[in-house]
Amino acid sequence: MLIKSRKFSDLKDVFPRKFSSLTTLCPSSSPITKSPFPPSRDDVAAIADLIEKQHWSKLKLLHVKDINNPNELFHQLISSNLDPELCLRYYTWLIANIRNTSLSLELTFNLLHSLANAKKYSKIRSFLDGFVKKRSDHPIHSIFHAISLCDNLCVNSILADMLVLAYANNLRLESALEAFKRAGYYGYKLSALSCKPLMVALLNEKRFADVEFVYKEMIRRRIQPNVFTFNVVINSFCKKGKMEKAKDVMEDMKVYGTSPNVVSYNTLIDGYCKLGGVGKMYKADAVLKEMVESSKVSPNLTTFNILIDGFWKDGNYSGSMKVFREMLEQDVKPNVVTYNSLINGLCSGGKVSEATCMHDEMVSAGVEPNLVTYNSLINGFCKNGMMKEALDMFASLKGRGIVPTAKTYNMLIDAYCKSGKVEDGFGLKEEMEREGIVANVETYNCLIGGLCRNGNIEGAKKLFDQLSGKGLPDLVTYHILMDGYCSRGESRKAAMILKEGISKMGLKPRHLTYNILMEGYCKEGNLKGAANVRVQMEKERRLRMNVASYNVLLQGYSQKGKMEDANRLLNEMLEKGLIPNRITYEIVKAEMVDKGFVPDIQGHLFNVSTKS
DNA sequence: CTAGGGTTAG
Repeated sequence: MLIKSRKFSDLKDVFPRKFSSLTTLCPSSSPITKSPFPPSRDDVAAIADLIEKQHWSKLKLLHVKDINNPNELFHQLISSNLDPELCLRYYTWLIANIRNTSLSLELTFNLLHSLANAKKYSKIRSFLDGFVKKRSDHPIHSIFHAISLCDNLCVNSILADMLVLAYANNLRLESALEAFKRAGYYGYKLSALSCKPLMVALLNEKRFADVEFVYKEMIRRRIQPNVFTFNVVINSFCKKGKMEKAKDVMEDMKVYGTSPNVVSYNTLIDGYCKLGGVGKMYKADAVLKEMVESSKVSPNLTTFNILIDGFWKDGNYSGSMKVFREMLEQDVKPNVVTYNSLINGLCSGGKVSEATCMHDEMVSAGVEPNLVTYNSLINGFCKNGMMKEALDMFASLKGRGIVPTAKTYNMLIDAYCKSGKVEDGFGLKEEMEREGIVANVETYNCLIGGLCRNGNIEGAKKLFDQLSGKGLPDLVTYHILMDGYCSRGESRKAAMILKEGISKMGLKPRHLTYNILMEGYCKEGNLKGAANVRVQMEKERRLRMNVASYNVLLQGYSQKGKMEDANRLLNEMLEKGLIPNRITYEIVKAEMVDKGFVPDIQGHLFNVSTKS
């Protein structure tokens, strides 16, 4: 089918010269002469023949010597009922082999229209994929204009749909969204096939509002969503913590003739598990009940894994075990994720030996431990002062051919440093580098912290200076080093280092940064110094005093017996509406209440939470 | 389309 293109309406003006005879196409039989255009029907056929037989060298010669406007020739080829696949092959060859060839958007989409008419959809898909990868300089509106030059709405919709898909697959989200919008303006109907990858890509970038926009547009434009698209939208709302909206989508599904499946329910249950606050597991449980009883959807391995992880993270390990037993009863086989969650729960609860048992249990159940398993166990051992066990686990990980990561090493290095064995920490760092694993800023932070704790601030500073050369130190590095100086009574030095970091590294200090300094000055009894830090923090960085900052100053003033100042600070903090925490109360109680400076006002003033 | 882990400062 021929596609009308305005640009080529008057070909006579474009091709002033006459094309030569067929013989020019065959360099072996006669020498090539500069040939005029346009090509005759026979010439086009001859070129088509060359393309079909893949006589690329002859074509190349022709292009170099005779053809000075590939756009025009290409237009002729497309218009000559030549098989669109051959045109595509020629197009691809042309772009790759003839220097400075750029075929116009109009021609490009002319070709795609022919391909679409021939229903060569997979060819279009891969073409567009390459198109958005390489030729990224075309504005979307031009592309849509090129699409619109054909008046077959159905074909245009297919092209627009595949374009959106190509952008989404290549994570060019702005372009994908713009194409999605323009398709709407042009009245092209997209499909769930391209909307789903678009929403998935948006969700991966946490662009929840955009996911919602696409979803609403789909409904408005009457693009029929399927279970998968609905599930992505549900997931998006869940990840944003908007559980009510997620449930609304579950209802939408029913309106559109689909029902929630096990993935929909799992997503919703996981949403509740990851929600903060009390009673979330109760809600997760309620969804489970609804799923099983009302919707007759059976929980699967993922359902159980979500719940097991949810319960221990809610501080309810026995809840996890209950779910675990339940899944065994229902003959759902636990996998490595199941065991890793259980092991993690045990490790974080300090029950390291039980975690080891669970590891043995998983092995005897025929489930292979993976890096996650080992890292959890190693971390558990490290945090509980069981260095030997941690190293044993590390050895068996390597023995099984699992490649540790920098984080695996960092846990061990940190454990060494925290137990005063900084040298061993450095030894491990060398080992990791020998194995080709790059020591990262966290590695150095552990080591610098270890040196500071060992009183080797000079060594720490030296290592820090090496990092500065590489632009590696981050805010945490500064905190560690500053803390090191402060605890030696050298808060001024710490302040100097911070100042340098701000000006040379573009460091962005936070409350903690200044709190470290204020605490340092307070401990030196230099309340003026501490007050200056506060001024600096509020003026230069526009950070307002938070509860932690007040706690530092309260401690400093009250310990120096400056009770009036301490009292003033306390009132100031309360007037600002800041809610004192447990640490505040402990300071006030020990320094002010017990010494008779203020009455014990815990009852009505302090909202003392059990967490710090 | 849904599930798991790990490092530094606090």
